[in-house]
Amino acid sequence: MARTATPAGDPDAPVDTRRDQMLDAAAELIAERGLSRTRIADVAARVGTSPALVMYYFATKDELLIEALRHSEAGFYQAAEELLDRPATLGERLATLVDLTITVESQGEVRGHWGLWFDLWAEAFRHPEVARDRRALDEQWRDLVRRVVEAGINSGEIGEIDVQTFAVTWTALLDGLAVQVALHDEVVTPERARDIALDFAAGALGLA
Amino acid sequence: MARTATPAGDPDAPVDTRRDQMLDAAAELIAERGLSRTRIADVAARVGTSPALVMYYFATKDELLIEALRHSEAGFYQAAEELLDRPATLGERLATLVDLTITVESQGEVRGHWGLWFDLWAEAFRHPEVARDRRALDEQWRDLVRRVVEAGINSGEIGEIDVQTFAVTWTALLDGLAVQVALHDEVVTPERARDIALDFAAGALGLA
DNA sequence: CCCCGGATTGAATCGCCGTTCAGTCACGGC
DNA sequence: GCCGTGACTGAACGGCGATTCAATCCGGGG
Repeated sequence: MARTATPAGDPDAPVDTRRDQMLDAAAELIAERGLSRTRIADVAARVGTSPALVMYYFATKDELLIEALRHSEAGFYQAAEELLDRPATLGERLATLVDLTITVESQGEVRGHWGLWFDLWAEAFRHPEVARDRRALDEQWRDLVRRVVEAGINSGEIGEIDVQTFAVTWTALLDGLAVQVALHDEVVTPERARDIALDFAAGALGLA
Repeated sequence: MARTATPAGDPDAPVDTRRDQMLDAAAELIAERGLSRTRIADVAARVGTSPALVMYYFATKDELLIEALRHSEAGFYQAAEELLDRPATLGERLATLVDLTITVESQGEVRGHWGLWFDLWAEAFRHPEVARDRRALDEQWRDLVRRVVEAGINSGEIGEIDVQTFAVTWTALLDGLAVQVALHDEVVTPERARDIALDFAAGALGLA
């Protein structure tokens, strides 16, 4: 029945398979219009084929959409990891994390992925399976923060602190700020959000 | 929680018009299933009538849903205002605000309104009109926080501080924490979220 | 009593998708 | 060349749900 499995044969060769194109297209569309308003026909159109082919690759619409969410978020974290791989000071890394989170929509590659998060949250709120995924994603994100901070501790840039509490608090703060920015709150401009996030981090970590 | 149609008039029901019943029902349903999965027929059923009557009161489905969102959130803020009306120390009031925000689902009157927020955010992200509403709501919320803090300053409980920045930061933090709690993140338990929120406030405000 | 208008309804209508199906098409292997 | 198979398609099919409509129902004012 299921054709869900990825092309098991080729070990890391063909990256831009039809399936992936569809996942990308779906992710874009979800970000733009939202989960519920994303039709199979739209995805098909964006990839330049017929709805039937989409069904050929994904058993059901839900499967496509959910997998698109996963796909997209995974890409986000991968990008984040790469950005943090290069050497930098703790301060620079924190700034990178902030900029990654508080993205003013549109701009380049890291598309308006906040549209995705909103829908992901709404979905996770009622579907345990999605909720599980989301939790894993967030844990991954907190882990990133933790590692960055620990690196700072080990390098002597800052003293010992409760890394876990900092991670939980700071990521929550970032989420909250990002929501406001994504929703164009006049009071919470991107710059202001950035300042707040960095100030808090500096204060909590005891940075210059 | 409303149940079957109460035939005769409630003794003290002020304005429990059909319209309001529908708005309440719609809000409940949205919280439970989400905007997109809330059908007119569902609302009708919950109020104990036919879909046609719903159309009689609301020109279109969207109108009903959007208005239901407004209706519900307005109720929330009103409840908040009332809670803060009674005399209390700054610390107690802050705790009240936290508890109002970080509600473990179900619980009494202020039902799982987080389901509503997620959908509201998602909707606001793409519809300017809804976004405007939402901004107003949040400004109202920040204002509440501001007034509470200012009361604390005036009463001498704490010293002067940048009230606006505190409000922006703290509400963002609350939102972020509430998201995690609403989504049952294992790392961010309700108690932990509460502690974090109150600790931050205490620190930022210079409270005991 | 009768009439009027608002409230209410059951039964259509109708458009919009998701999904299915019965095939083509292209191509590599034989 | 022929076959098999997997990619791909156009054209249905079917159901779900919003919206419409022509009636009823009912209470109150005249």
